[in-house]
Parts: sequence; structure tokens; C-alpha cells
Amino acid sequence: MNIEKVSQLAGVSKSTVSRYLNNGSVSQRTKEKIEKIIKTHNYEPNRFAQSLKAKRTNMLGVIVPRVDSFAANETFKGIDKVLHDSGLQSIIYYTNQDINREMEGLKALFNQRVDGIILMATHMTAEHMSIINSVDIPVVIVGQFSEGVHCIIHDDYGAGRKMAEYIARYFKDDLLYLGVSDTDEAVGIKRRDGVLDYFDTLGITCKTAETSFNYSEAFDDIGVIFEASVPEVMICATDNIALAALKHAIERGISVPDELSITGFGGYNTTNIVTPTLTTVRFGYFEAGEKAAESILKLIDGERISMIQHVGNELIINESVDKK
Amino acid sequence: MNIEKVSQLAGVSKSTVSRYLNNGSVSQRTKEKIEKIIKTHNYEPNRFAQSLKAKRTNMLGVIVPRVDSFAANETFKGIDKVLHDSGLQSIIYYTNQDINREMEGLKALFNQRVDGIILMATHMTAEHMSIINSVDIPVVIVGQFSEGVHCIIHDDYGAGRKMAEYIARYFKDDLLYLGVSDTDEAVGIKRRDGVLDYFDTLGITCKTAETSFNYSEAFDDIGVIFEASVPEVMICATDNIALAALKHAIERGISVPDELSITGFGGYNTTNIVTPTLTTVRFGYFEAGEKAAESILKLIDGERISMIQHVGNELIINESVDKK
DNA sequence: ATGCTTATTGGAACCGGTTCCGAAAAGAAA
DNA sequence: TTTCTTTTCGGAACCGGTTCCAATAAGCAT
Repeated sequence: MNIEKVSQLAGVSKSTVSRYLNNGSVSQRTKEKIEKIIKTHNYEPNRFAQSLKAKRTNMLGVIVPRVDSFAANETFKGIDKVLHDSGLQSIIYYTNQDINREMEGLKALFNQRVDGIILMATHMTAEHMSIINSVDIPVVIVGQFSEGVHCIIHDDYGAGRKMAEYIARYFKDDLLYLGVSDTDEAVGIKRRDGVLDYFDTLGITCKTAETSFNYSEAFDDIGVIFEASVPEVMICATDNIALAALKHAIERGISVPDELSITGFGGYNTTNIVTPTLTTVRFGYFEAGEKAAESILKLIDGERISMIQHVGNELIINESVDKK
Repeated sequence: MNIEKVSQLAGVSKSTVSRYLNNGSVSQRTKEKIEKIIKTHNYEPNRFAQSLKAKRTNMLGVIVPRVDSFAANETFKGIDKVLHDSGLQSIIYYTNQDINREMEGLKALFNQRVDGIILMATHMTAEHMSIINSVDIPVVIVGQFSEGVHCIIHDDYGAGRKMAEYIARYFKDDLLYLGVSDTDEAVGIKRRDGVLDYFDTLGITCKTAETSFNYSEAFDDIGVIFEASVPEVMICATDNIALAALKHAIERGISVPDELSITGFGGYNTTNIVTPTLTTVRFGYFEAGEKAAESILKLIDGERISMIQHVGNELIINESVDKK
């Protein structure tokens, strides 16, 4: 079934059918004739033919670094909600945390003529920027900041500070901040500085150590740390790291929170499943996804929007901190 | 940049450039001329124009019921691995576990002219089948069985039996199987029957109760069950349910596994994070995804493949069962 | 050089839509 | 009824590729 056949069966021309489909001026009588044919043969116009002429594909590219992370899942749900409501399809480009596949994805999606791209970035490089600039469709980055692109970012500094304020109510020393590499701007630097800067203003000293985002690597690193000494408080840069710390503590018979207080960042579901439940900061991942999708829609429509949008977060007080 | 301009700059005709792009017969000299133009202007053919004629879009639809589940994530990773290696794009249609959106997705993806659809189904209905049959592109179902479609299914019955065999080594009575609604064929019926049938052959009686896939609903149901009596063994139909049971037990001071043994099904990551770690059956979700993708590729190429393919699973013995 | 086979090439039609433009039809005013 | 507007409609060109077919060029043996 194509527009040609529909027009023949309805006894009109192609252009009339096309006009009918696009709210053009068609008389009531022909409208009815065409409608009948379309209904009985349930005709649907070919999207490729449409896109060819219209230069708009109604498809959005979403580059997803990982699929097994709470943050990524929630963000995607937010994106999907907005896009689905606007009748757009999302093409997922999954990168498995491989930064080269991120570049590949940008190019491939652009080549598919998607109308815009949302990039859930892990770490922005100059190469990213050069590709993004060479691509003349809207791009929105969510979760990381980069100069010159539209970004949706979490207030990592504020989250760090919130956590530090909470901890400082109960503890003054023997603190350890367990962070990640500062190649990750948001988590590795901002989040850490939010914590440490606040402690600094109070004159509280907090040791630091570094580990990986990966649960089992973090688990091993924490083993080494505990071998040397167990602090009173461990502020972990992510919930995954905090979960690894908790696991280690329980295995070694260290009581949480009586002997060791542990906190995370993220608000993952698992933080409520383990015992004790984990005190953490919940980020607005879903909201970030929604904002990213709304932003890209506006950009596609040619609207101007601010380059940076912030998403809030919230301290979740659970059982893993000793409130002496 | 389009094929017309390339041809003009190279001083040849459109058809020659097209032939060059599709490994047709082109002389060495013209090959070089065209290559040079394409490289310097980094031209890429318009996919829509190609698809319009070729009737092949190189895009696959994947209908995903949820994104925050270990099973769904692993399956998707398997699918993506195979598709990415074959240079296909996957269009994700996320349904948020809404069965109506599954139908909607089938229609929408077909309408997009995807070359095939992989459906991660929750529950197959007659309506599904009627849409699938009306759609004349290959469809593969993964995770559920339905007569007349190509399915990749897990050996849920075998998994149930494996678990029952293991439990029967240590326990003879006071068992409870905590299942889910039998609207889910695979988990609700097969998995349960695998467990119960085996106990039957040994003359072991096992009580049953029903709850939801959802963690918090399961948590509430388990509270009610424990209020009445706490069994010695709880065989839970999913890891999520088992995690809820574990949480409840710990909250009530019931020692696991000394007083209560708990098992799950799934092999989720969280089962290794909680203490005690959870004995479970790990399903080959990734493998199922790979098989689904390979199958759809074969079907697109017109090969015949068997209607049902099974994926294996493996008992993971952890700490949550008392081996007295 | 001639005749025959094979490798290259350009022209034109086609895929299935949209849109511009002018012609025909309908409606309104005179 | 005639004339002027306004709607409605069909024809044709176009979007950017692919492919069939016939024409030309090249290669080869005689």
C-alpha cells in the first residue's frame, strides 16, 4: 500500500491524499473518500519517503554508556517519558563505557540523520567537542559539563557539601573520603570538593583515598585500606563503593554503624535492601533525563535555551551513620 | 553533499558513484577519482534514500519492558553485542511494563519499517499474536513462549528442579515456595512446577504462597506470611523476592541461614552484595540476548531456524542455605 | 585492421512521499 | 447571468539514492 494506490482507489491525485494527510485544504467529500480507503487498507505513510523530503526523521539518538546502572536507568526513563509523549522514537546507541564507541555513536547517529542527540557522557574530551561541533544537529549532554554544549548537570558540589554538613554534626575526626579518579569531572572532582571544602571551613581534616566505580575493584581496594586501619566514617563517592565497604565491614565483623559509619552517593535501590540501609544523597536522575529530552526538543524547534541546567538532589538519612 | 554533487565533482554520472559505493564494476581510474572526492568532502549516503529503494533499513526494533532489571539489562547487552558487530542499529521501544505499549511498539516499529523485531515479552496474549501475524517482518520473542513465533526461552522448569534437588539434600519439610502469578507462564508456572514436581517425586510437601515481582509489594506480603509462621526454607521465585525475604528476616532478628534458609532465581548482582550472599540460579540472559539477535539476523536473511531455542542456567551456591 | 567478447559508463525510471503552481470548480457579489 | 474571489484539485518537479538497459570503450584473437 502506498500513497499512489490510495489515491487511485479514492479517485483523486497523490497530491490530494498528501494534502489530506498533512491537514491541507481538502473538501469534505474527498476527505471522506480518502479516509475510507485509508481505514479499510490501514495505510500508513512510509517514513523514509517522508524523511527524505522533510529532512526531519522524528528520531532521536541517545548514547548510553551503560545499562546496568541506576543512574543510567533513571535518566533513560526520564528521557523516554518525554520523547514518547511527543511521538518520537529513540535510537539507543549503547557504548558499554567505551569512550571510542561514544565518538562512533555520535557519528553514526548523525549519519542516520537523527534530529538530535542526547549523550549520557562519562567524560568529555576535546575529541568529543570536535565531533559535536562538526555535527550540525542539536546535542545535549547529561551528567557531565563541557564548555560550549548544552549540558544538564547534577549539583555534585552541593551534594558533597550536604553530606559533609550531615557528617559534621556527629563526627570531628577519623574521616575518610573514598573517591574516584578525577578524569570524571563530576564525581571525581566536584563531589569530592563539595565534601572537603566544607570540612575545611570547619577545620575538620578528612583523609582521602581513591578507587574505582566498579564494585569488585572497589571491594578489593577497601580490603587493602581496612588492612591498614578502619576509620570511624567512610564517605564513599558512589553507592556502589559504599556497598562494597559495607560488605567488607560485615565480613570482618565490623559493626555498622556502631564502629564504622558509611555513606554513599546516588540513591540506588540497593541502598534500601541491604542492612543497615545506607545513608546517601539521591540525585534527580529521572528529572535530568526529562530536562535533557525537553531541551533537545526545544533546540530542534530552534528555540534558544540556557547552556547549563542544574538538577537538584536530596540527602537520604538511613541507618548507616551513627548518630551518637 | 549528495551523490549528485559527488558525481559532478568527479566528472562521472550518479550511477557510477552508486556503483562505486556498492562494489559494482568501476575502473581503477574512476575509482580513485571518486574516492578522492568522497574523502575530502567526507560524504556519507543518505540512509533514507537508500532505505526507500532497498526496502531494508538496517534497523532493528527491540521492545523492552523494563530497564531496571538485571535480566533485561543482560539480555539487552547480548542483543546489542551481536547487532553492533553486524552494523545494525537498534531502536528501543521501552514499555515500562505496560502491555498495551507492547502492542503499540509492535505496530510503531513495523511502521518504521524496521527489518525485524525482538520482543522481550512479559506475557503473551492472543492480541500479541494477531499483531505479530499481521506484521510481515521477522519477530523473535525472548523470555516467554508462544506457539507459532520464534522464541528464545530459559529452561525455567529445569532451573526449578535444580533448586529443588539442592534443597532436598538438606531439608525434608517446613518448606515454602513463594511464587508469582501464573499470568507469567515462564516464572509463574514453569519455574514453580520444576520445584514442586521434583519434591512430589520424593514425597516432600512444600507449601506455596503468591506475591509480586515488585520488591516492595513482595516485602509487604512476606511480612504477612512471617506474622503467621516462619518456615525453615523459603524458595522464592525471583531474587528480588528473596532479597525482600532476607531484609525482613534480618529486621526481625531471624538468623539466615541458621533459622531460615532463603533462595532466589535470577543471579542478580545484588545477591552477592547482601550478607549472607544468596543461593540462586543464574540464567543465561546475555546468551539469550545473543541468540535472539542471531536468530533475527538469520530470519531477515531468509534462513529457516527452529521455533524454540533453549538457554541453560546454573545453580549458584552461596551462603543463604543452611547445609546442616 | 577487423570482428568478437567483456568491462565501464551514462541515461532514465523508480522508490514513496511533499510541495509549488496553475487550472478548474465553487461560492459570492454585482 | 456575469464577474471576481476563494477553494479545491491535479500535474510535475523534487528529495537522494539504486538499478536496469543500452551504448561506448577497451581487450583480445585472428
